[in-house]
Amino acid sequence: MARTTGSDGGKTEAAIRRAAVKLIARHGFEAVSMRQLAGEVGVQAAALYRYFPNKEQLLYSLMREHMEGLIAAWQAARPKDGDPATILAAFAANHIRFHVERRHSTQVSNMELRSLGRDRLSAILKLRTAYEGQLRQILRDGAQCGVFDIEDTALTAMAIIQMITGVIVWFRPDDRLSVADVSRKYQAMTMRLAGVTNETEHGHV
Amino acid sequence: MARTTGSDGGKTEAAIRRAAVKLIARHGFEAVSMRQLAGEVGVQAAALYRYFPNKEQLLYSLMREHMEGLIAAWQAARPKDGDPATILAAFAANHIRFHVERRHSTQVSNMELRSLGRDRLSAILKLRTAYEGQLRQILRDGAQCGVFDIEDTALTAMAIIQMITGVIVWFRPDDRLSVADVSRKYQAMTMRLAGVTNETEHGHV
DNA sequence: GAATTAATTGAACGTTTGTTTTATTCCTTG
DNA sequence: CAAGGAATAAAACAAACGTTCAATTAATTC
Repeated sequence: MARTTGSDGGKTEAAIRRAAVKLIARHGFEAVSMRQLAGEVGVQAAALYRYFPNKEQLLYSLMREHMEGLIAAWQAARPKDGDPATILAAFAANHIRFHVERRHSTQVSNMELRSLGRDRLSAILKLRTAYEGQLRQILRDGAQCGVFDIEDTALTAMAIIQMITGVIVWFRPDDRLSVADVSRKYQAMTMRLAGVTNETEHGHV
Repeated sequence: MARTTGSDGGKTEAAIRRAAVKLIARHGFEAVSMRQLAGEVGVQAAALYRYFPNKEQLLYSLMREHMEGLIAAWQAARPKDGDPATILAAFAANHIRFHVERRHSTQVSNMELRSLGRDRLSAILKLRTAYEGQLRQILRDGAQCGVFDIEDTALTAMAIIQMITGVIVWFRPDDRLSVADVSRKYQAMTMRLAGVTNETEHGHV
């Protein structure tokens, strides 16, 4: 009827996040009820409201965590120096690794934006735009110094992002391909889109 | 209280389809209620059940229409003969035009698959696989006769499809770019992914 | 112009939804 | 071992959900 033995706020919140990402990725945000989520966590629905004020803020929190993690991962992985081709290869490698490792939360962040209210939506989009801006800058740098051959920088950036994010749609580890295999092949295709002349040498991250 | 003047089953069904695609694309399948849809059509919710036995079959019908239209469009647009590079350019052009023209129904078909039941899901996936198989075959043909330079055919096919489908995420006509501009640039990037040596000449569809 | 069919309404069904409130128990600190 | 805050359960709320049914009117057929 009340607090259960061994209950701990920190663990419960983490369990809620984990279960929410998994359920929302599978069924979609609107299709997952608070009771269903609570059941997955092993708790009553009312307990969820101790950690998140409502359903939408829970979604927002998951997305924010994902986007901030992605940006932080890139800041940590970005080579301090190196030519644009090397940096671009690192960008692709980091992006693929991050998204393959967090397939569920990627799906949530990419597909459930429409369930956010106006302000929260634009907050997430701001993070996304900042991340995409990193790629655009790399492409501009490389085009300027002649390492890349690019007709339209903004368009090529979108094409690359969509291509390398799309890996989570079909790829399942333990397939005929390992994560490293896929990452290497996608890096090579990224180089092609950037118009890198010397295809060898770069990356292998 | 009953049948309204000028009512016509054919027109009503078309209006339901149109409104459903629009609303589902914007809010997601689960978030759209039958009453909301009926309101958009200008009809009572009960009237919807004259045309579709339930909500899920309505979704299935929309997706099926989309996928069959896509396959039919490609069969009509496919060049009777020509080298693989020309055929590939035509594939990309057709895909982009079709998806840009039907942004809403593309969004529905790509994002709402999880709301389908087992059998209906696999029916749609079968159509999708058939369509993707067309692209894989083009890539195989071109690789075999030396027009393309491709490391992994299946993976390249997925990359191309995701790249050119992704156009609907960001592209809005009447932007700085026309549909023809975008189509041409995406065709060129498709050629790069296929490893076409002679970049000029092909396509301009 | 009567009989029949097609199209739609309005009300109702039982569930389920997100959320709030109140009470109860565990855990920690002194 | 007492006190107080943290964590949860249980019950309740109105609103909204997908769907069904009987009644009613418009169009079509004979």
